[in-house]
Amino acid sequence: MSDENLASRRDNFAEWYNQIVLRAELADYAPVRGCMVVLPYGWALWENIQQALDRRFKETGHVNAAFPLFIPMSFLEKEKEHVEGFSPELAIVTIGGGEKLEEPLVVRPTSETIIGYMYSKWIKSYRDLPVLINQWGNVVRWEMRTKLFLRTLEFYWQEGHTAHATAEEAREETLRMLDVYADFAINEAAVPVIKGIKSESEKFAGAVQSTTIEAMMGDRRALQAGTSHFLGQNFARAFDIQYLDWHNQLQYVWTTSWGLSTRFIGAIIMTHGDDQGLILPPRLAPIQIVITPIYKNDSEKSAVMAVVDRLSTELKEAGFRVKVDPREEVTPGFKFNDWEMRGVPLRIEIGPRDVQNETVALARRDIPGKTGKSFVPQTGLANRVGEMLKAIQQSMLENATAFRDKNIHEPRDYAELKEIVQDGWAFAWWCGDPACEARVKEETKATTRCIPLEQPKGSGKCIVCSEKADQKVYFARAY
RNA sequence: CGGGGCGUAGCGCAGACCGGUAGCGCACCGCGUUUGGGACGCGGGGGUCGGCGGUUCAAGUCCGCCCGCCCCGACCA
Repeated sequence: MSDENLASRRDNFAEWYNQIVLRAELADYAPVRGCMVVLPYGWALWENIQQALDRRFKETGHVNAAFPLFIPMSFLEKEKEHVEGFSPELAIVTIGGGEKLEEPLVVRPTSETIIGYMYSKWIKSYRDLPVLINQWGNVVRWEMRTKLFLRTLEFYWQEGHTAHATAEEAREETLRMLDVYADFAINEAAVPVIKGIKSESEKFAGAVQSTTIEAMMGDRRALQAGTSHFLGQNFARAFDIQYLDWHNQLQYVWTTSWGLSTRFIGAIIMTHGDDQGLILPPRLAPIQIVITPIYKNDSEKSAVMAVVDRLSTELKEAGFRVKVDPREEVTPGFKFNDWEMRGVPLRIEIGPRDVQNETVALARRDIPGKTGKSFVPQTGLANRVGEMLKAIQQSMLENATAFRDKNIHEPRDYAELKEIVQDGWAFAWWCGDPACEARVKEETKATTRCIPLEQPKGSGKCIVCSEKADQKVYFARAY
């Protein structure tokens, strides 16, 4: 079964994606090029993502704060690689209140600099460390080519910024937060990500080492779904963040930063959606269960609605996010399609037959058509739907993982790598030479996605130059 | 910034080649019949045709300039 009006996922993935975002009412185009409005349904999804992450941040000892949107231009210039990386995409304010500003203000593209400045004021002693602050906010990057959620001029995200006394501690923090992201992606969003290290050419501007969670989208392209950076002392030196250690020696701190954005909504759409529309993982879905009453006259209506009200109350009290769709101006069939487009994981249909039999119809979004439909007793419904939502969540992760693994191949030679990355990921030995990486990019548009943390034993020959290689890496075309 | 496409009602489009005072589908409003997989009938409301200028008795249509958006490439979470 598929939506006759929706572009096909297989034939035109890009168009399919755009239509889902608009029709499921996640977002809409704004009047400014490259900007979007996040609609209530999309924002509700983001709020659930925020909660799932924020809980994990708090559990790992972090606190939230808010730093300014405007950053003095000179701050950006203090870290060489950072300014080189970001200057092409800065939005800069030169006039305020009708007056030309003494110093232009940058609309933050990320906040390492202004936070570094503040940390230098706050951190004086080893007793002040570590500083573990996160902020939820928005940033602006003037991208050439934009796409709803994946790359917009303004986007919403969280950015964590931490300062530590030792390199080891900062490196641990970097990996701790990468684990938090991976745990969130896998267990909340059912997006099976791969944790790894970015190559030199792909790392964050100003980082010593960038780590990433990489996900495979439904068109087999890769998406960087979250990053965690070890910044070494680069920003500490640029902003003079120094403390006195326990030997009364002045030391620079070691910092990290890590971020995950509304882009992740794009990852969810492109991982799970089908030709019928969006499919949301139960743990993040703004509406987990939609109840569709079915009746054809007033007497049926009152009988049906009595059951609908009773069961929806029962389910809400059991902690589920439930919506009843009482619209009378559209038919049940229309509603089925409508909620399937919006990706609601579970639908409950209640009609005269169910009133009679004391049953309800359950329809799983992840299993389309009649196969996913079952009639179950009204008694014990909360337990049953709870189990079913868990099963849906698990099945979504299994399907996405199977799809990913099916589309990762190990090329025997360079020619095979070239073929594989046209429509999948290649997992291959790489000597680490940027020239080999650049050649692959030049000839195939595929980049190194990450050097996975989990490495096979032993060593091999670089897939490009045949020199000795001691690490395997994923090559793929990316968003 | 290069290549392509498009701008006409809220959305999707026709009308343009061949100039004559704007139409279709969906959505919306009203009434009635419908309702277990995208209902139907009848009646209705809604448009400075992206903007500016030019040609003409007359411009959605022809000419010029500008603006915007989407898609494809180089850059990126």
